[in-house]
Amino acid sequence: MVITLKDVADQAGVSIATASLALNNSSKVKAETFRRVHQIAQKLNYIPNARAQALVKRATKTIGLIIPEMVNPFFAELTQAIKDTVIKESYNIILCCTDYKSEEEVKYINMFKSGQVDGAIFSCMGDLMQKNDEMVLDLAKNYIPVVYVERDSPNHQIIPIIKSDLKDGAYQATKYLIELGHREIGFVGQSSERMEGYRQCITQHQIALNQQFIFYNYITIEGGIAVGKKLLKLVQRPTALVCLNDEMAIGVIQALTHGGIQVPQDISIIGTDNIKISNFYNPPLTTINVPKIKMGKKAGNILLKLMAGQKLPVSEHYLLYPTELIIRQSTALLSR
Amino acid sequence: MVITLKDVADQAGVSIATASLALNNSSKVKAETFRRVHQIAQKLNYIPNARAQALVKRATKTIGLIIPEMVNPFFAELTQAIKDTVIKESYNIILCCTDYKSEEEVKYINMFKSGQVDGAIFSCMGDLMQKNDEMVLDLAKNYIPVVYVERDSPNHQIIPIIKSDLKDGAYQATKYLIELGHREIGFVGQSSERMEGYRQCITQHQIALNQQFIFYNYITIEGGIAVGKKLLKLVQRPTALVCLNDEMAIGVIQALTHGGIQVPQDISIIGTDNIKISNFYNPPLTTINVPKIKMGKKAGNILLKLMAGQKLPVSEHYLLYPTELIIRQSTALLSR
DNA sequence: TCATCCTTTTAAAACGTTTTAACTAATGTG
DNA sequence: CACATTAGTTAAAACGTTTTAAAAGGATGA
Repeated sequence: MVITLKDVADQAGVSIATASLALNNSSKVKAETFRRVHQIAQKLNYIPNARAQALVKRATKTIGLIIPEMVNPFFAELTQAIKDTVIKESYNIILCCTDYKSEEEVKYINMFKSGQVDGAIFSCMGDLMQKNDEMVLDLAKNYIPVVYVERDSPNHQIIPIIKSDLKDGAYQATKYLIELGHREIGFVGQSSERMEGYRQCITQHQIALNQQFIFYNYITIEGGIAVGKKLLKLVQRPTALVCLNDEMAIGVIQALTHGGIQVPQDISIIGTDNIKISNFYNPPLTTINVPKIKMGKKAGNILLKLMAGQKLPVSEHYLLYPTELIIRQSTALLSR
Repeated sequence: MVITLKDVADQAGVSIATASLALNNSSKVKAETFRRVHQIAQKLNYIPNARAQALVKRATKTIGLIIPEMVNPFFAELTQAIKDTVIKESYNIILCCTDYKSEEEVKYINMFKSGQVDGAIFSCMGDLMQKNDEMVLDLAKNYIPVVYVERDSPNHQIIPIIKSDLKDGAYQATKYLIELGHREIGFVGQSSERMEGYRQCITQHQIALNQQFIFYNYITIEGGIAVGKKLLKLVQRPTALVCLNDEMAIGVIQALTHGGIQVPQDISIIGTDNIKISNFYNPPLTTINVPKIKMGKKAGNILLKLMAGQKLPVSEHYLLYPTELIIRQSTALLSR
């Protein structure tokens, strides 16, 4: 039913070797033969078997992309950018969502080792997750090229890393809130690099770190809502919040608004990531932009290079992308 | 460097046939041999080569998923549901985003024909796109099982189809607006099944179809904003709108709010899809729920069945999932 | 006419598995 | 003891390509 190279060769009256050579545009075959083989292949609608090609070429023309979940605009946008880049070299993407579970990641690493993909991009996993760094390092050393995006690598020589300056982002956000007159500034998220930027900023501005104003939760809308509800019960509330991501910010705003507290009139809120919806939310979210598209493209391009067997210039082993404060309407001057 | 079956066989002192048999848990090998082979395999950290397995087994344990884009919560949620289903049988997903371009889809169809995937799920493509139905039919007839989701199939026997009742959804939405007292009801989107539900409902309720109140645009937030801006300029505005999806609804609301028109006080708006954010938007969106998760799971399960060589019961050739009106706060009684 | 050198073609090996059929050794049976 | 049966192992084929090395054919020149 499915046409194979043998069929083409038979009909063209040549050996499969010649047929293969012709179809791969070898200069060795006679013009006349070349023409005939191509014509027959076209007529029969011959499509080379990718599985056989993969075996002999030791490459599948696919890459693996590890992200925690798809239903998160940050990863969706990153994925899109990576896909747009690698498709130029005809690479396809195998989607590997871990649901924030280390064990899932391990399964995917083993799948990668089996030779299903020619390279892999690992994105961040949430800060509370157990890291599989040694396993990934083994993967990168002995199997396929690997690139990290927004995730720390134990060895930049082997696993290049593309990061955004989240610490500085949180610093900028906090600084802006301080400039707006806020002193009671909280942080919403998980323990992370971002929190460190927040911490540095307030201490530098002689504001004491108040553990009461630090709220841990899932980095989702639901997590934000949970934090918002907790805030409603508080006697003394912070006047401003820096959130780990835009989803949490939206959740917090939703819960607060529902409880009769206005944003930004009563409380200023800053998100992180600048996901698409944040610009169209009510109120439009002040947030920290992370150059997802740029980073995704860079990660894709670096992986393409590595898969092509090229060495990476030292300057590209660790790339830190600047983040940027985007001022919209979820923040306002402190009114007292 | 990479351990192969031959290495395991050599070290265990058996032939590769025996090694293979043992590792595939054949009952034919002696218990002692079985143990020895497994032990060596473990010690050497042997992982079977997926490319070789794919060739001989004529299967790659991957499926293709065709969607227009990732950066659209509807498809992200659908993707997640499909992935969660097929992963149970150890299938991975190759992500195929067409960017609403027919030519891209054609490329992916050819990739599928090359044997890179064992099955495929095709989702909708936007109503304005040229359809490749004949090509997909050929794919399904001669190559691999195919399932359609939210997309019309020319032959349900060969390509089963999972759909939601979008026409009824739009009907319900329009009916609800009429019940709220609205008579000047507009439709925002592309020409589609949904518009047909809207049309039927208003004519059934003796309301004349006003072409002025039908707004075509891209099915994105930006498309919605464009429509919103157009609405602002109108002398006589509709008092309610049914939107093709939630993104458009959000765009419309954003533009109108910006222009000083309140939702739902001045105008009622209903979306479609019930994407996650719609519940957390300000105002929370009244919308038509489409059971994405259920549909994705069903599509995954049907494809698994087909790939396992099972026949599909006739009752599952065409599945229409009911849609449901979710009343939130973007709609209100007509105030006159 | 024969050696030499291209050009073109092809047989065969390789990729790393699974699977079939054949083989060997051991066991059971009349 | 001869024969059939069973258990366990393995050689070899198969999957469908690409690639290498060898072969074949043709032209050139001495």
